[in-house]
Amino acid sequence: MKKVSLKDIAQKVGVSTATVSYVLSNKKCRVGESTKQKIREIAKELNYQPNQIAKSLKSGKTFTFGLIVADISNPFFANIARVIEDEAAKHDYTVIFGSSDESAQKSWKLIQFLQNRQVDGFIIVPTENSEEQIEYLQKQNIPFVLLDRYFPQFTTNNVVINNYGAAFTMVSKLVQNRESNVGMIAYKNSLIHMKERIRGFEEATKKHHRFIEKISFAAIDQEIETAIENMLENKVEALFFATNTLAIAGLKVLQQKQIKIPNQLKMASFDESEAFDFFYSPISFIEQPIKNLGETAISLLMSEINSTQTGKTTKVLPAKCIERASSK
Amino acid sequence: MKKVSLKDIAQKVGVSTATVSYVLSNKKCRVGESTKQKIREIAKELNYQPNQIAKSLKSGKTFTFGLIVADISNPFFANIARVIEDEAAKHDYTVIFGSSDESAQKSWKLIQFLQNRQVDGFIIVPTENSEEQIEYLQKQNIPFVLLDRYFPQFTTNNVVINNYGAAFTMVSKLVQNRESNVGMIAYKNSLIHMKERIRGFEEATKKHHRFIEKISFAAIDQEIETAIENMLENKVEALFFATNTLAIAGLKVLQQKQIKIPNQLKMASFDESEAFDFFYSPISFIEQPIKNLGETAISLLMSEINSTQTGKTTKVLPAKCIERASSK
DNA sequence: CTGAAAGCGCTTACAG
DNA sequence: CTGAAAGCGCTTACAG
Repeated sequence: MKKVSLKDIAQKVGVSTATVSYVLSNKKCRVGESTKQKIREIAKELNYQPNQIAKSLKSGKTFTFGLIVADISNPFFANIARVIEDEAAKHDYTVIFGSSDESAQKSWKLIQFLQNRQVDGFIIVPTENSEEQIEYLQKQNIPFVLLDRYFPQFTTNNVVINNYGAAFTMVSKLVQNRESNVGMIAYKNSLIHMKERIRGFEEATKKHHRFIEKISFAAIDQEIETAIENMLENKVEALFFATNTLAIAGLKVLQQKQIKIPNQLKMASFDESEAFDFFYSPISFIEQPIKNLGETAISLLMSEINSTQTGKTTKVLPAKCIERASSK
Repeated sequence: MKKVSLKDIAQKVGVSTATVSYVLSNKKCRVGESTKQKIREIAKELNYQPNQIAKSLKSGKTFTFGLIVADISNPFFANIARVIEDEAAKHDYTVIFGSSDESAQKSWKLIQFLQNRQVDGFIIVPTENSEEQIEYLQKQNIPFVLLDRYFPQFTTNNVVINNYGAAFTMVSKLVQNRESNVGMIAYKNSLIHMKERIRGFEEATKKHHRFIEKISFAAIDQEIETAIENMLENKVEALFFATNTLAIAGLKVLQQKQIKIPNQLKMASFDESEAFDFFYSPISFIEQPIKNLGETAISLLMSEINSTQTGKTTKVLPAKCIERASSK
């Protein structure tokens, strides 16, 4: 069954494709009512589906966004993706996604891939060392919004949270009983969001003995064990994890080593995880406003695309500290 | 900065767009070496990016798949999506995704949306009452693969697991100590995967007093509490959850009611969840072969698209029961 | 009120 | 070895 095109309808009705196009796209009514009726009827009968590709070629718009996240299988990004999907749909946009695995190279490839597919705009969780990609997009005048992280040296649309503030507040609460040795496990990553989380930790632990371990994203499982062991050796009494992935990996090691939380070690994490609720000692975490993040990103992107804004905007959303009373 | 097209290169080099097209797409070398060189050089210099939309219009291929899952923010589907993304990329395909929320109506809308965008094929986790959508795709001759569930009355490409077998094995283990009252919490859903899970449960509990509660997907939080209360009232000693989402929701209620697992109630679940590892009593679950599911789906879809297979294939993959020794 | 024609950016069969 | 031309399925300015 071949796809039916405007031409098929035009032939059947006995008018030009132009007329059909006008009617079906509801342009100013330059067409007689009876012709209109007939065209609509036949279109329905043949189950006409406009070819969006042809439309796109003509209009230069694809009504498609490219979404580049670090890893779609990470719950944080999967949840963001869901919000973005729903918001995009409200504007009749579809979303093509890709995972960068925090690799600038993969991110480059994705951007080119998606650009060739003529996406109307990007929402990007940028990786380390992807500055030239951002400059490229700027030069190409392609609308985009950076999410979760950004590069302070560039003027771009950014949607982020107050990483410093959230980390500071959470860690302050974590160490309020004045544990003397405190630790943080972070990613080996120079991006602003990580730096800010670390800065928040440091600011909140000025009077403590601090230990910071940095793990590389590509080798979490191998490196986290050593990191935890170092923490234990240093008699760390309170431990802050920079992301949920790190916290989960860390918890597994701690569990294996039969460290009692919070008796032997207090802990808190950035980002949430379903697992935190079910741990024998509920774990405090920083809740990111995922819905708000996604909505804001799409809203910025839409105004960029429709040129309803001039200049770029950075939105900093608040994050919430969810404190859990440790049972026992 | 306008996008550069074949024409721009052609003009700059002083040849026709046809020649440029031939060179850049590496067609049989009908072009002189020196011209070739020059064209490649200029293309690079101008950073030529082929317009995939124009290519698609000509070729009728978009190198894009449509992926329709129940909910991309559900870890099971997010993980599947990741595998599918990677596999698709190996064939130079991109993935557009959409979430149906188990609603046939949303699924319809997504299919039309994606069809208009001329996706080359679909991977679909079908919803209840979506039979006509499947028939529609068949009639349109659009390549597609059903994932996770399927309709036995249709001859389609299906990639599923042995739901009956996995449920039977797991429940058999769960009730081996001959608890007399056993329960299952499932979705109110007539799809084959759910039926098969229930059938597995029933087959394994022939000699028990059985209680089955069915929850509607759209109102889990409201209905799960009553369901659990009914189970407790019926003095159920072992409880099987049909999915991880149900298990997590159920666990929350059980925790709230301070029911001790497994002392007061033994439990097991279909699908995994990070939370299961961290619960004070590690929870047994059925692990789906997610990587294999995604790979198989793409592989089937690719052979359908390339017409390297005639007829349709149903792949049934094995699932694994992960048993956890309950710590006390 | 309606049609013929050009054009979006490619590819490719055809002609030279 | 290379160019002119048609065509993929639309839209829209132009002409009648």
